[in-house]
Amino acid sequence: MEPAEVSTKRADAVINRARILEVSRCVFAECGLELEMNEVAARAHLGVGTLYRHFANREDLLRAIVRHAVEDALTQLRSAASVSDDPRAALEALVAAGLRVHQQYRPLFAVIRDPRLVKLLDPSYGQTIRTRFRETVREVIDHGIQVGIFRDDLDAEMAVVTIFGSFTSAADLLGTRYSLDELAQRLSHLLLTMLTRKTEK
Amino acid sequence: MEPAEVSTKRADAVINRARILEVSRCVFAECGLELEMNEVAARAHLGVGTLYRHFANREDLLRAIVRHAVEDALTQLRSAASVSDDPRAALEALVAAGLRVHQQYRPLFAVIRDPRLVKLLDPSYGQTIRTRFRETVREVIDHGIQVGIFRDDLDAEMAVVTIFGSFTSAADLLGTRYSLDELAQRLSHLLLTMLTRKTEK
Amino acid sequence: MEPAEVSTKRADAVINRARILEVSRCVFAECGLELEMNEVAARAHLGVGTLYRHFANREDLLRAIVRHAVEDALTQLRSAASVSDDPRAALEALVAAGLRVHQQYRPLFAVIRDPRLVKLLDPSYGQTIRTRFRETVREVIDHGIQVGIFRDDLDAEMAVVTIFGSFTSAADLLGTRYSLDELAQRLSHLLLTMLTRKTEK
Amino acid sequence: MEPAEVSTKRADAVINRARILEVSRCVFAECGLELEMNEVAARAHLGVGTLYRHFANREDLLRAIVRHAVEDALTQLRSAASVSDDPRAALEALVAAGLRVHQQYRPLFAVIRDPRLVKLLDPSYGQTIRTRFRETVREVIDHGIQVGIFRDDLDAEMAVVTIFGSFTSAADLLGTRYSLDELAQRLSHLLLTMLTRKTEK
DNA sequence: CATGAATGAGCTTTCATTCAT
DNA sequence: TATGAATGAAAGCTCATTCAT
Repeated sequence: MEPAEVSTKRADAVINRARILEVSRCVFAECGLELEMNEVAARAHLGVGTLYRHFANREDLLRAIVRHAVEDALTQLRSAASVSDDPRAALEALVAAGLRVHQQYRPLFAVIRDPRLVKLLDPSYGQTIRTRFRETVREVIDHGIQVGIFRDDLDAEMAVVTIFGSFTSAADLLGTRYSLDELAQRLSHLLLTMLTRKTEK
Repeated sequence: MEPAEVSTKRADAVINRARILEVSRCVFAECGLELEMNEVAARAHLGVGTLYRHFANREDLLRAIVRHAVEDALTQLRSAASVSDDPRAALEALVAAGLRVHQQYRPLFAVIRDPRLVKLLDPSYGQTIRTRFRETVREVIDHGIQVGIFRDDLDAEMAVVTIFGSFTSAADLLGTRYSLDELAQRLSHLLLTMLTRKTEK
Repeated sequence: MEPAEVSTKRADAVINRARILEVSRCVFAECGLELEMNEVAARAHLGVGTLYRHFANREDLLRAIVRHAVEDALTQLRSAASVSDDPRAALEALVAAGLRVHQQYRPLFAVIRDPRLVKLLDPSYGQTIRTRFRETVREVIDHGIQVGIFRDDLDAEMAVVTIFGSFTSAADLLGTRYSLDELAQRLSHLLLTMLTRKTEK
Repeated sequence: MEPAEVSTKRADAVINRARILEVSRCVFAECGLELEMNEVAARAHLGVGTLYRHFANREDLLRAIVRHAVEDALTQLRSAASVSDDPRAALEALVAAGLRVHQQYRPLFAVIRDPRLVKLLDPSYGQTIRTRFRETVREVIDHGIQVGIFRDDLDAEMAVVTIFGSFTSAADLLGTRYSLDELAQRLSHLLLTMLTRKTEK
């Protein structure tokens, strides 16, 4: 009852805000940090003033886009990591999710280290999300080592970082030559091979 | 007389061009794609007009900066890859070089996939350099497998990509917590561990 | 029923109008001509729409503020001027009132000749209030001369203007160094000294 | 010779800067603090960019206008004050100059206390010029009292302020009814009458 | 030929006013 | 009728590029 009350007149406003964010993500995908307020407004069929009613300024809007993407990416990775108790299956899911997320948010990852973007975000925010991203992979690796599936002679922290880098790198260096599924398949296989000892005959 | 004059002029021009490029790289390091023509000109102690004699427009200058960086990075990686016939030593050198290059051209790598930059470059150019970068690592891997040092059950192409990604990822996710040397040490060790079968027996 | 309803509505409207004017005066005191409709509405706990029901536009509201201030200032000056039959006492009261009014409506007096404000007001209105302001002082001067307290060799019209100017000028040039009471005291004394011949003999 | 050297290419720039200032003063006269950069540029037949080459921003330009006006006004008042050793003549000159200056810089005096303008200027600047303005009149008064021409029973500081206020007030309240010369004549006469004792038969 | 003053399109942001709810 | 979300014209400022000197 109560939440329904809150809407009344806000219905359009809520819809508009959603549309702005949606459009913004598209524009961001094309223009990156160059995103222009006029363009977002035009594509959302809204006046610029409306944009500024929902986001105090351009930076605020960019921050909202980044935050949304980061949260969504983390959610996808976490849910993939916990898809199975079997470290092998979990890693496979993680790789697939990693490639998918990377593809989905390519424009964001393309500028994630751009000084202009870094300046936009709380300095601690960067550290926090880096840690949170690492943790999604870390869990799987640690568990795999514990249960004896993955080699125990690995520098886990470094392994996590390497796996993470492989998502970006695979998508980036081979993304134009193979499908996402193929890449996921082959990358999973490679990582599993390297993370496990050679299965001695 | 005439040829002498011409060569004098050319000498000046060449020197100026070199200075512009050098200054541009510094400015790019600080500002990234936000690099401003006026600033480059001022720091090179030249009028903007002179800048435009050497580079028809801003995009041209950016392209030149990128090309230079790419060539230099490739050179460094290639020379590291051929530092030794021992695949292990070569990989170690490659990792060190990879991290170093990444550090050196951090601002460039930060925006290398930025839509604005991509639009600037010939689409085929991107493919070409991706291939060339991959090849630097590929050689070492293939050779290591051939001589039986690296596992032969690996998808070499994927391994290359993974190794490549680990440079960026290590610098990015752990660069604030460990020194470049430490990272190189640990990353080399991890990669060698994963690329070779367990040495037991 | 109907008349009651109408009067209820009118009562509301009257109250609202009063509140708007009151709030507007506060906002004007802070922002001067920079007064913003949204701010007035917000501080009056009304929607902007309601504001526009009472004042067709921003200029109307500003005009109302000015008119109110002018009427109030005139009232205060007039009542001071008629505080006593003794021209000396009347002048003292007038000086005190003049300084007080100036202080009270400082932001208004600060922009009373601003082209933006002048454009807002009927040109004849300016003439009218100038005359009315002059008259408040004029009465006192004329009476003082008549009854032989003030010198009879004065250009009364000019004296009025000089006295008037002294209010603004004293508040403006010395207002930061002396209290209002001190200023009133000294200004009254000066003016009385100058308006009367030396009292010797 | 040397100053000639400095020009070379600057000739137009110097001319342009002068034109900008000149035009700005006109625009300021019409619009006050509402002065618009586009309008100044257009009226100076220059691009906005050129404006911004000479004045970093709108506030800078406004400051330049104010400073120029203040310096000029002070110069005029000072030169009037020292036109003669006879305090009477000096006061007459001062009154004439005061009214003339007021007329000339009416738009500036109209907003001299506007919070927006105050914010623009160094807080100490306001105090400094107030003092410097007062001093122009003060000298004349003090000298007149010393040499026994002006009454010695006056609060000189207050008298100065009153005289100053009379300029503004006369121009403002009577400026539309009498000529500047008439006002100067009558105001001088009034002030001299009030500053001197009645010439006893 | 080098220079740097001039240019102006284009971007962000504000705010009086309107009008659907 | 009251509301406040939406509007968009308009203002300040930037910077790649041009061109007179």
